[in-house]
Amino acid sequence: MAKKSTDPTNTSAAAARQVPMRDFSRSLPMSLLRAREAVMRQFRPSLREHGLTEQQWRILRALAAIEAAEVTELARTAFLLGPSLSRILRDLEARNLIDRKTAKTDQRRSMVSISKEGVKLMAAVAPSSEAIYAEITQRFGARKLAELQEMLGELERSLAGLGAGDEANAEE
Amino acid sequence: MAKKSTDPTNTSAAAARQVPMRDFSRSLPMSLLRAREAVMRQFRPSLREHGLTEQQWRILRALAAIEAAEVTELARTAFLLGPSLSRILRDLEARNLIDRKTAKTDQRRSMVSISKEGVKLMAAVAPSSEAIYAEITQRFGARKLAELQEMLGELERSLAGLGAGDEANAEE
DNA sequence: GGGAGATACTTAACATGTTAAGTGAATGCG
DNA sequence: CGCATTCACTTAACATGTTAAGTATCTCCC
Repeated sequence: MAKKSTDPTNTSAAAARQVPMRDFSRSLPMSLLRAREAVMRQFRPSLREHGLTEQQWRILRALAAIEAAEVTELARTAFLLGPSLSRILRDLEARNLIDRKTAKTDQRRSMVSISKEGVKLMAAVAPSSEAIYAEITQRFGARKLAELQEMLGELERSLAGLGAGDEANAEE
Repeated sequence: MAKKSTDPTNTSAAAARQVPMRDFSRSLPMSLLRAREAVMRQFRPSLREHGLTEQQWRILRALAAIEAAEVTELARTAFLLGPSLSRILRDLEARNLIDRKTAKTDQRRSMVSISKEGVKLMAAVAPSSEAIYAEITQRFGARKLAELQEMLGELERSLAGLGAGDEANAEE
């Protein structure tokens, strides 16, 4: 019961490597996950004090920036899936942080906007949020931060339209 | 009902900016989230075909690498919180993909290891997983990928020990 | 050696991620 | 016009993230 036979991960595709598959803790998804967690860990306590989750905060910020939007558009902006957004909007509406009304021209669409209360809440949260972001920027370095963001954007673009399956709406 | 009063986000901390708080879609957390999603989107279909979620796959990989581990250690390696890991291990054990046994010296600890079936499953998934990783590496560029990972690691390190609250177990 | 406190997990409760199905309202087209 | 499709969401169902409690063991120290 010592070694578990020869590494099952030593496939033809991985044969060029010396270790049994990328050290795993150094895989790209893990690196991204850990980096993001390190960042979010800074923000969560502050948000929590104001009774907001990360996603709820994303939605409020998105709404504050675009004045009013359809649910689908908001999902794209806040990078949330429809079902998640649906649930969250229901809660935010119950808390009177947002307003909704169905569009006049198309009863299927509903227009969402931030409410007065929502604006007040944002005003209460924004200062510490900005302070935290500033601290992160200072620690990591503004220049490097910009570089990092650029690379992340490149990565995203380089993978766009891979494994999509439906190439219908590729470029418009 | 036009503009929502003056930007509530225009706080002293943010006063230096021209826009009402960083464009939001360009915030660091969003960049990291989107980049990671772009990457994971490539892997999920393949994992799904084998009946595995991303997290389950992380656990199997971690176990394959370290032979056997306590739950806490595994949580650290696979970067999962205890409760999530607890649930997933219960399921993986029910599917006979892992083995567990309580440690002899300490009844609180349980040692987890990958089972023969688990190894077989890994062998089945690894090829396509490696192929996808290779494709990503090629698209983005191996050199840039290494740079990106380095920066992500730096970011993580630069934020380590910020907002922890309990500095007791800092280095040791 | 016995009880307070620390440990290693597990459960619980609530929120979101993810995929599939459902619903009601527009659209296109014969 | 009428009806099959498409659309914009919402529900449902299951898995994980996140924080707080709970449970069984262990450790330490008097």
